[in-house]
Amino acid sequence: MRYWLMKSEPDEVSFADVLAAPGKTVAWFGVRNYQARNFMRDQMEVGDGVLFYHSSCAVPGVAGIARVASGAYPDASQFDPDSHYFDPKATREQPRWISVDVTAVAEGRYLPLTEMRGVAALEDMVLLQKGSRLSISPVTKGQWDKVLELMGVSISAT
DNA sequence: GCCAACGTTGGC
DNA sequence: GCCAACGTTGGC
Repeated sequence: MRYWLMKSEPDEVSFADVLAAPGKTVAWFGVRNYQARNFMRDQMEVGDGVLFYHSSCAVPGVAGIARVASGAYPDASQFDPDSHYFDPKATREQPRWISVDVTAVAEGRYLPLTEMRGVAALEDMVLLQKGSRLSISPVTKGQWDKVLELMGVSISAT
């Protein structure tokens, strides 16, 4: 069981969209960075915790708590010439990019990036490091617990 | 819209 | 395999 922070542009997929989706589950598609892909491919497991982060928006921050709901499978958008995420070098025989499904667990209080920067227990988060742009990054148990505390979320063990 | 930081590409 | 040029990310 691991913990992750995953960045999404809310104009594209917001946490509210996940809450509104059937089964509160959506495909996480469009990752086009090898390091982020490798986290999904090599380390993510069903049930892992996800901090659903909103980036490139007016108030960046953690918008909700989610959970990994599937193993990795080929990201369909890489094969679609009309998609922004089309990759001409990807083939169905040898896909380059993968998706996982994530499902919403709890919304909680929106936790802005600016607030996170002031929390000592979070200062080592990959997200907060200078120049960090990884769209998927590992989160420690301590960081996870702190973020959930700040958001006022408690998740009962299942 | 700016720009720092980072990742990728491609010529050599 | 180096590294300059280019493209992207993402906060501000």
